[in-house]
Amino acid sequence: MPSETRLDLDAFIPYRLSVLTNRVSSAIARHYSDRFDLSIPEWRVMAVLGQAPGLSARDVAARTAMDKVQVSRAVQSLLAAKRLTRTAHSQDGRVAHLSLSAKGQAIYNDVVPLALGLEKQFLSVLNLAEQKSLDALLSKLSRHMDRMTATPVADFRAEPTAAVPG
Amino acid sequence: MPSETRLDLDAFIPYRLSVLTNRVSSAIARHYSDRFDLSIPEWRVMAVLGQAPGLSARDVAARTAMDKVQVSRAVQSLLAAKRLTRTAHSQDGRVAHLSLSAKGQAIYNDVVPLALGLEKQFLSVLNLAEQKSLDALLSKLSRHMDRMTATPVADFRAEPTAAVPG
DNA sequence: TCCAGATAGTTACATATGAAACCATCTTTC
DNA sequence: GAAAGATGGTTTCATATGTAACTATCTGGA
Repeated sequence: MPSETRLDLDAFIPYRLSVLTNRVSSAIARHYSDRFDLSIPEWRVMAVLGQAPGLSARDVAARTAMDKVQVSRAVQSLLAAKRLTRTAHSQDGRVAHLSLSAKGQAIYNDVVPLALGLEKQFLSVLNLAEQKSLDALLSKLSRHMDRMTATPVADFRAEPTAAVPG
Repeated sequence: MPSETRLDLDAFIPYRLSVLTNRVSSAIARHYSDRFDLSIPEWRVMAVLGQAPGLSARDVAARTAMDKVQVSRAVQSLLAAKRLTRTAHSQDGRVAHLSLSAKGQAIYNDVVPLALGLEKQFLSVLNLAEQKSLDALLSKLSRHMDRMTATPVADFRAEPTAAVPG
């Protein structure tokens, strides 16, 4: 049995990322979901449209890494709650422009400071240099994942060297 | 309208964490789920039991940050596939000890190098110092989240200062 | 000893999710 | 300008998931 056939979950980066992210996301969601009756996908759509009004559903999906079904459903419930407006594209009958309604904008204005406050609290354990470092690492890794998933990956196997020291 | 009521998703750390993590997790899952007919929760249970045989379902839940229902379901399907063994606790009738069966161990031995290889590829974009830095940041943030979620959080609002510079 | 919680684990139900099929519109090509 | 495909968006269906209720066992106090 080869010695590299050992997996220490506490040292396995994808696993640690996942646990951390789930805790952060649900901690944040807990704060706005009850208060504003807003699901995570719904909030994501609103967040994007708050920043860039008039996008199509497709654009929203592209920006959030959500799939189009998820966006479609979130948009529908937001429209039903009159938190969004939808207007037809002048040229293309398939496309509709989405924006926050006044009601949606009001919610957005409430949630944004809440989200930023929670982010701040989350990051408060890091000093400024560490925050910059985290920022840079996330950027690098995200770009790397873009490239990795763009091209289908071969059957990689671990080499004896550990990826990350304790 | 206060000026801090602006949210740039591309600079919002929880959001970036979430997108990155989802991409990483599903990239890894894609590699073992088809090949070994293994869901993410199932693999997590196996990973923990491979490392620490004889744990109870409750212990597994505690270690993976999964909830007990999720663990229960994963354990059931793994037992049905004869990938785990379950033995009664000698003292406590409620508790059962779980371990990988020979079949389970064989799968574990196949998946572990695959997972480690993918982790290595994922981290390959970082140099050693950056990998250490990532490791340390994840530890710090995780410990911080532990403390944050332990005590119920007050209603934090953002201060004018941005949390993380570009 | 007996009763009132705790705790391990399962079941049930309602909701969320993803993949694939689908509809409508647009574009390209001949 | 008609047919073949591409694209935006929705619906369908099967599965995954979380919450809450439930069963069974254990523990501690009167």
